[in-house]
Amino acid sequence: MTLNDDVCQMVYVHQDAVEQVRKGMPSKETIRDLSELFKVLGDGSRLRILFALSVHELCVCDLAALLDISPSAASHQLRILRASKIVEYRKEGKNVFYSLNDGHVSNLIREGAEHVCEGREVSYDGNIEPYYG
Amino acid sequence: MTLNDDVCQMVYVHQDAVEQVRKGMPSKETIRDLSELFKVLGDGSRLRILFALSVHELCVCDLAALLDISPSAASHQLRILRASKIVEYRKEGKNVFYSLNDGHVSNLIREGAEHVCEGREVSYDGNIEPYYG
DNA sequence: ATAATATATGAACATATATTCACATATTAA
DNA sequence: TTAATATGTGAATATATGTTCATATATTAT
Repeated sequence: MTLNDDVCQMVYVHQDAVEQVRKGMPSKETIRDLSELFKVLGDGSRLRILFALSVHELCVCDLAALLDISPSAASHQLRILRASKIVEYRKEGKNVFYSLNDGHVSNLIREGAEHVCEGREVSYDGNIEPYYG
Repeated sequence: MTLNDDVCQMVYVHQDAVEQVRKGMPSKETIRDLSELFKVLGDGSRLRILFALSVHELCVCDLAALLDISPSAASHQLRILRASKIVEYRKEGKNVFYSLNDGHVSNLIREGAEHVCEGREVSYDGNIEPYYG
């Protein structure tokens, strides 16, 4: 298939740029995994869970109470975060304590927060030592 | 409202942790904006548009051809990216050229790509000089 | 054993989202 | 002007997603 075969007639104007871009494009797998990662981060409840866990490990019902959502809702979100390998957990009696898997996602969130908070007071205290399980 | 008032009875065990976490939680506005940012990044078509624009500015129909989507679909996604201030555009005759607004999002994507590509070959050549409009 | 508590799960519902299609707008050329 | 091209937009559809509810499982206490 050639580019712009039946869409744009002016392709020869931008063909060099398009070819340069084509070479730099990530694989389908990278796009798929990356969009899934951002999709997981693109939910307020999950983001708050991750901010919380970046400070201290917490059990499901503490998270539910902290975020003012039902334990069931928290569990559903934690399941998604587990499937994405973003959080890990340990069992202790009746409780299940969740924590961040590593610092990658924490960095992403902090960098994103800096972006959206530009020119605005940031209530998130980035000085707290990140917690990993 | 007190924490865990009718959900968990064992809250006193973890109350210190919960209180510590509460103080570090971002504001509602930060959570809302950040989740929206990640939501915008959580789509394969938009991610590919951003990867492409990080290499070179492109017009709508070049993007459509490159990504094998309709110009209409590309325009819809670009509208979302414009609304999020992630891309900007300049008009030149019948064409509208889009480019990245700044390096923040490019950094986010690169960092995310490194995360998902761990232990896998990365086809995206990060050495290409990023393009900003 | 039964009861109580913490967490997990499946179904159902409501909402959100991406794409397609048809059409509107804008710019240029003839 | 009209015709052609590039882009934008609104409606409609199909799919995806988050939450709630009911229920199941697991662990501890009695």
